[in-house]
Amino acid sequence: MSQPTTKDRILDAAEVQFARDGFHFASLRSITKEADVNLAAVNYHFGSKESLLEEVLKRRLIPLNTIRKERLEAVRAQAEDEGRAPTPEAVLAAFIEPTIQFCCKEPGAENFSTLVGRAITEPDDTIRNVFIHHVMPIFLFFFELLQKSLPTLKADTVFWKLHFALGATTHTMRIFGNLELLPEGLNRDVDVDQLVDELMTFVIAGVKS
Amino acid sequence: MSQPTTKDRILDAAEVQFARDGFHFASLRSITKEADVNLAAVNYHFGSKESLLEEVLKRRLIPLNTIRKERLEAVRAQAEDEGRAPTPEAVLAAFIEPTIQFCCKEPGAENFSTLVGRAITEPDDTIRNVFIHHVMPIFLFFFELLQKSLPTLKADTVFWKLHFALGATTHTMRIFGNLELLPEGLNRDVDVDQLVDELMTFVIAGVKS
DNA sequence: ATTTGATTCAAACGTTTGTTTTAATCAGGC
DNA sequence: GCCTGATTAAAACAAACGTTTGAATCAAAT
Repeated sequence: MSQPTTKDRILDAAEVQFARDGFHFASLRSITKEADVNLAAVNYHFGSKESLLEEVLKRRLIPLNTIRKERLEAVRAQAEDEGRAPTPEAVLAAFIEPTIQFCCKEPGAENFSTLVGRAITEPDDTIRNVFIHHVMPIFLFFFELLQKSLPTLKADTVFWKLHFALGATTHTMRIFGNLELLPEGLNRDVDVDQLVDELMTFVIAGVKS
Repeated sequence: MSQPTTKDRILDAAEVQFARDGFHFASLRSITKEADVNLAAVNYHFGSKESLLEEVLKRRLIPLNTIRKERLEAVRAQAEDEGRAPTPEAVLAAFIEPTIQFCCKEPGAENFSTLVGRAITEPDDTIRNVFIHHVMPIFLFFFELLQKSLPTLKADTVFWKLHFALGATTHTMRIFGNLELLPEGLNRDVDVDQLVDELMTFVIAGVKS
């Protein structure tokens, strides 16, 4: 097979270093050195450092959102076919399961969870705007379905429960990507599927509480 | 009353700008201008920009940890007096309630939640080390008590449940500090005490699940 | 073989940053 | 009034950054 293109080599190196060092610490000099391309290649192919980050995020976000949307849509369709509201279990699973599995299992996407976990709190407008632009539509779809699955609750209550669940999810992804923080005596070989199960049990109980 | 000292004016301005713009975007020139002190005052009083951040974090973290430690210790002592294990409700409340209330109610601490929420994911070693150094002991105490309150569960399970709860908590603090992200039609005047109640109900149900 | 357009390269540019320096200023004790 | 140590002030420093430039190189089509 042929050598990856310059663009792809830059994207790969940038993803690793943005995740490891943060957007502002990861210099173009360091990224292009690791990618073994010329410094000017970033501005030639992407225009700017910020556009590069945008492409790094989009390369993972778009496929992930496709999966999440398909699963949410399937939950909506099946409930409609059976003439009932979707269950909170199905709605939560449709969003959370692919989120964690994508980040932990997709080859090369290990760093993506770190990147996403950080993008939410990022003060930089460019980063947050990319994130909001790509995540907000799927978030609203998620919110809408969860409201239907919990018809007795006020929208505000559902909103906060949803964020409690999202917070647990994203925080778990960050810890999973930083297992050196584990106290002694704990199992370092964490099984992703089992972790997802435990997380799902937790948030389902919380949402129904 | 007298004008705050140079050191305090720097700390106040730095806290605001570190939270608003992030550690690397907030320049010493901007901070010292807002504090109305000379640029060199930071290096004179604190030694470096990183040491300044350390002092900004410590100024809030130390009182907060004192409160959390007192409440956890009270839970431990009462359970021991009554010859029983502490309840998960009491343990979770002892940690989470002061955390949120401190950030939302302490005058001048509004920005602290943003700062803390970001410090967890910060790639910069200095920032993370300050945070880990000050938070790890109280975290381990929290972990130890929660294990006692859930004697039938494995340590690994308790650890992850604890992090699910912490993730929900810190994420809530971030959203609370960024209410402009709320979808339309939702109540923007969020009552902190009620939010803490809903969060506590959520994580207690999750931890017991 | 030549031309053409896209890509790569080395070098430099202009800006901003945290930090350091050196002198000026201030407050308190003798 | 003078001395002393602490603080403030203005200016300069050195390093790092993202970006731009213009020439060199390459691949494909004519």
